This record gives sequence, structure tokens and C-alpha cells, in this order.
Amino acid sequence: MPATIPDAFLDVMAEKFRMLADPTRLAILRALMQGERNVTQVVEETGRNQANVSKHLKLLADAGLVSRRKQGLQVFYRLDDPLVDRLCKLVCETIVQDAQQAVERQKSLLSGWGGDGGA
Amino acid sequence: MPATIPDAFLDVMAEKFRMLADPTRLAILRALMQGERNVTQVVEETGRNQANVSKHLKLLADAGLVSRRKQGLQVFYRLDDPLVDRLCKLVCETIVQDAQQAVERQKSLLSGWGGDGGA
DNA sequence: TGACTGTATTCCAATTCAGTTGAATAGTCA
DNA sequence: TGACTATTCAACTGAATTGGAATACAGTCA
Repeated sequence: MPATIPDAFLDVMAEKFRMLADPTRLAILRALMQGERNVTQVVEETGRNQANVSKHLKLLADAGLVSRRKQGLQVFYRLDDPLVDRLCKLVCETIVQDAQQAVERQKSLLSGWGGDGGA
Repeated sequence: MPATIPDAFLDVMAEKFRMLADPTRLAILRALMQGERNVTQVVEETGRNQANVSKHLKLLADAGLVSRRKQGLQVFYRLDDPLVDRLCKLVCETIVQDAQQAVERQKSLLSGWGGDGGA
């Protein structure tokens, strides 16, 4: 672990983040966090159309975030990068924290007028 | 911390990741990880031109990742989201790990021929 | 006020990306 | 072989993003 990020890492890092920078891909990854799924299942769970899901799955597979397993007619995908889980958890936590802080700021504002924080 | 990621989070998460999904922005953030910097300093440290840096700084500020402080003619920016540091560290670590694993795979391949792993 | 410095904005061309549609491929079953 | 299902591929469109050049803006100093 270098003290500062080397120049050569910037592109690789950006590439990794870019894979996570799309709601459809995040929805797909969320489905795969529950366990292995075939394309049809992912389509159902994400509500996106099949070609679109297939394209994003290919992107994710090419990037090494998910792996493919063929079984008869179907292709099963599963998470293949523990990083995904950890990054998503981190970001999720901060979203929750940000929301909580927003609520608290709101409360403290209201308390200035002697309110109880209710609407 | 929800058991699974809520639908409403997907867009927010994607937005956060998108901010990190660009090498120029990562270079800027890397500079700011060392401490507060004004625009000129960031320009020097990143090697990007001024207009470009200024634009990305605005994006980052709007997204809440960095904060601005004006002092005379200059505007100082600094990291304002602990998430950035943590996400970057995580990704960096996995890049290093991936590289190490690649080296080991290479070694074990070579050892099959009785080599010592050298070039 | 006018010159100068540091920063922000606007406009533009090029590129990239997400999503849709329609066709193609691969595996299964009769 | 032929019908059928699951998946992928290719082409297209519209929208978003990037970087660069030029310009505008804001604060300082003489």
C-alpha cells in the first residue's frame, strides 16, 4: 500500500469506480449480492429489459466484477470481487449517515422555536 | 444500515461513484488528500490546465466531496468527505493485491518448468 | 481608476455511454 | 430436422461528459 496513489493507478481506479457508477449496474450487483442468478432472474429482479441487462452483465464480467457459469440453456452470474460488497456497504452507510445528519440539523433548527421536531 | 440496498439508494450511490470515476478528478482528490490546496497548486500538482481543474473542482464541490474557502484572491479547497479516502484506499489495496496475485500466478506457471521465477 | 493575478464560466468539438430494437447464436426437446 | 427458449450481438439514437480556448469575473495593488 503506497503512501500516496501512484499516477499509474488513477486510470485503473477510475475504471473500477466507473463500473459502479450506474444505477442499472448497481441494481444488477445488488441482485447478485443475494447469490448466484441467471440472466432471467436478474431481469426480473431489476426490472430492466433483457438485452440491457445482458450488456451490463458483459461489462461487469469483462471488468472482472462478476463471473459466468453456463449450465444448459442458462448462464449464471455471481459476484467475483469482494471489493464490490465493501464499496457498496461503505457508500450505503454514508448515505444513511448523511440523511441522519440532515434530520438532526432540521431538528436543531426547529428546536430554536421551541418545537418538538415534529412536522 | 439496511439488509439490502433500497431502490432509492441506487441513484445516489451511482452519483457518488461517478464522481470518483474520472482520472482527472482522482488526481485532484489525491492532491487534496495531502492537505488544503488552492486552484493554482492543484493545477501544478495534477498537470491539468486551469479551466479543466476549476470545472472538476466545481463538480466535486457540488457533490459535497470537497469544500471551498476563499482567502483574498485565492480559493482553497479541501477534502470534505471521509468516504473519499476510504474508498480510494480500498480500491488501491485491491489493485495491489490483483497485481501480486498476477505475479504469483506467473511464478507458479514458471515453477512448473523448474525455473526460479526470474525473467 | 487601471493593471494585474487567481479563479470561474461559456462555448465548442470529440468522445463515450445508456437504452432500444431486431437479428443471430446456442442449447434442448420432440 | 424443426420448433422453442435463453442469451448475446450489432446498429442506432439521444444524452451526458470531457478537455481546450477564449472570455468573464473578482479581488488586490499602485
